[in-house]
Amino acid sequence: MENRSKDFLRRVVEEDLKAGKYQEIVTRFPPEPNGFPHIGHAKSISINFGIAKDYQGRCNLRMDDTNPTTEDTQYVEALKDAVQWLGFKWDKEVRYTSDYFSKLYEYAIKLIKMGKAYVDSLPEEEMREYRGTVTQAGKRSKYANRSVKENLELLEGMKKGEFKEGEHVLRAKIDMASPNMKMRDPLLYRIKHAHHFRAGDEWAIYPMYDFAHCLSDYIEGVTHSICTLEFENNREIYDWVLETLELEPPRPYQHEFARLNINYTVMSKRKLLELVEKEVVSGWDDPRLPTIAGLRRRGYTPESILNFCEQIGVAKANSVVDVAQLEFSIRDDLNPKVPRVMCVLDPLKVTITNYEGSEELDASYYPHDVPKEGSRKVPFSKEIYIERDDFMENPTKGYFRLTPEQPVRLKHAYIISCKEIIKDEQGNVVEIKAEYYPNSKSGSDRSGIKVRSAIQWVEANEAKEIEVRLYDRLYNKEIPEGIEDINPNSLKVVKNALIEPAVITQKPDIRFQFERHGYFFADPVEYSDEKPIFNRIVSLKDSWAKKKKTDRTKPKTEPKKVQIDGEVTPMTQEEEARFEKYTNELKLNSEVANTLARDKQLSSFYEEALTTYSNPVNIANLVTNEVARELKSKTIGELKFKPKNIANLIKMVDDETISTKIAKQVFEEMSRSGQEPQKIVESKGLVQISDPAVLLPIIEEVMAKNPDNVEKFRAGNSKLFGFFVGQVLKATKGKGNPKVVNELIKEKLNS
RNA sequence: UGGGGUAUGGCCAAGCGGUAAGGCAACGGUUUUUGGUACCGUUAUUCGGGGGUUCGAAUCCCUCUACCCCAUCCA
Repeated sequence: MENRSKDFLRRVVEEDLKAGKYQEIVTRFPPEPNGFPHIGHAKSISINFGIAKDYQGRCNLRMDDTNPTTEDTQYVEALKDAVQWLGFKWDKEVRYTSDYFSKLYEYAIKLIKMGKAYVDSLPEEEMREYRGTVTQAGKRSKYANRSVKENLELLEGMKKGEFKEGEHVLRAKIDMASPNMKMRDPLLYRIKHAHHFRAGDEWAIYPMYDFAHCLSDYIEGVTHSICTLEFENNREIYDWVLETLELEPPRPYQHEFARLNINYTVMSKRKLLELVEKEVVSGWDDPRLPTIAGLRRRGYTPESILNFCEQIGVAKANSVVDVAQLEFSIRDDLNPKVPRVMCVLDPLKVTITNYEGSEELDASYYPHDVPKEGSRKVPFSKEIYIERDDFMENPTKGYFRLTPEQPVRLKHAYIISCKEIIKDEQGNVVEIKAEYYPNSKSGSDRSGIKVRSAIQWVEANEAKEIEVRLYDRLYNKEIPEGIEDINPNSLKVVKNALIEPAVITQKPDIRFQFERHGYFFADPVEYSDEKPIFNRIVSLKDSWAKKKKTDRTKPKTEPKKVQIDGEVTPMTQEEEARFEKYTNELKLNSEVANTLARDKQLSSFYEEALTTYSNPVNIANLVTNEVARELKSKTIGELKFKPKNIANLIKMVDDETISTKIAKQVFEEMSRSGQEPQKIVESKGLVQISDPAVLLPIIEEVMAKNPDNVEKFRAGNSKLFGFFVGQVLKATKGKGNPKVVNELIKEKLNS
């Protein structure tokens, strides 16, 4: 964690802290209690609680319960449970948006009094029409100019239930022509004669997300309101509400990240619900589902999920994470923790003809590389079962297990070799007659026999029967579309697997590694001593199975796709004239001339600069690059520097007082402070160093400090040239004349 | 089509003008009484495309392209 780079959210938090914007960081996890949480929620939980933890802040758990028709307490419980299971503690009590209904109502009244909200009575359909489209502006409802008094009375009536659903709504008065659809007078309240699972029947109106969320954040003192990308368009309302209400600072700000997607599964509430309702899965806790309940029943640990969330990172690009990453995180977590036991899923009887009686073998629960103590007794006799595919009559090349010619070690026991194969009428192998080597006992092997593999087994009479549920990915397709993409083999039930008795009688743990199979979990719901049931959490990595199946991954070198350039909008006459002048008279290259000509502000800035100092090309270059950047976020009036400053800056570059690198630095300072470039150079001592006598010792020092890189460079790694230039420039605080430095380094390095 | 976003290896993802981090996956090898683990090594002359600026560009400028989100009285 120490050296890991911070994600963009943490960077924002740190900057805000540094700027003294907040005393303490407060985040929140704000689900709507209308469904079961899934691993996507886990990501959000991990981010919100994780940030609070990292910066000694706090994180609230808030139920965003503003829609009484979809929400329910069972989901509240599931959500609370999920957070706790993942190991987080929310600050104080669980919060509910419904607790703020009265406060929210007060804010609505304030907005009406400010003339910023009105009761609209347009029928639903008409309201939609009035909203316009993405390309066409909407128009305001005629009800928008109701008096404050009338609005107040109407809202009160709505609240009291005097109107039918749909009759009126409260809307913010913002801008029906806004390019952001969300800002076209968004709804603040709607009438709903519904029973709320907490607020009861007190309210006949309920606040909308856009009104309730920002204010709930504010009420709770939240500083960083972190949500997913689809709310980017809502940020403008978030800010509008908080700003318009003129609330006392500090106030929260919204930041968005990309929601989690994983391949071969689905994450949307709608699709998850469909699976449950159509009984494709057994319920919300079906171990194949990416729900927290499902993952948990499957046997995933909270640690593994948290690690997974940390591994995948937080960013703003929509992405689909490979399930292999999730599988890795659970294997990685369980490997050093969990006891190894022997289980045979598909038994093949082996009779050891030269063994008489029985014995109990000592067997450690953990392999040599897991530093944990613990062992059990494993019964052994002449009748045992091994895995059917651990024997092959006609082995393929590279097969390490038992064959007529190849002996194999029974893990924790003896080496055996096959003496006879018994088959039924169909020719299926039903039993192996084998012989064991008495002096090959595990731990005291003096047989000198070399085996290529050790396999698991169980003693025939003592073994316990168990049910094993083998789970695989739910869908066949990486990005599944619907039920038609379901993997028909996502669940395989093995009714009569055999397991060594200690697992059932001693119960050393609830999670195990069934040796050479995978990690398994005693099903928390259906397991009983009479009928033990184990879920496969994840299989072991199996490079043998892979080698058999996939006939070498084909080298998938896709040819680079050719991109077709779209059309560029033609220049106006005025632009054309400027372009001509710039290319012909001032000798600018066409690219620079083009951008300058097309931008009225830039070109007038440029031409004014030319009146101070006439180097059309160099000034144009700086204006089209650096000045253009500043103009992206500011208007020309807001710029701290003037065209003549730019001209003077170029003059200093031209007479080699400063390098272009320094010029950029000076430019930045100029746009911050508005100082004259000469002053900046003077006060900061930025005059460039071109004297080889000064530069050479520095170069030698850099080379002396990086002898390996010098060697690599001389061996042909020419990329490192930039490294040396960079180091030298760093040592001179950027003041070295890069051209001279380049020359000198080239000389030194090649000598 | 207006607005808001996003593009770095097979999948995530750092990077903020000076040597293209890291994890997963894959592929070799060593160790191994798990074809597991661990360890070692290999895998981007290039950052969506094209131009420009610069001694030097994934990073700055211009432009094009692709994908995601927004027109629920859902959140």
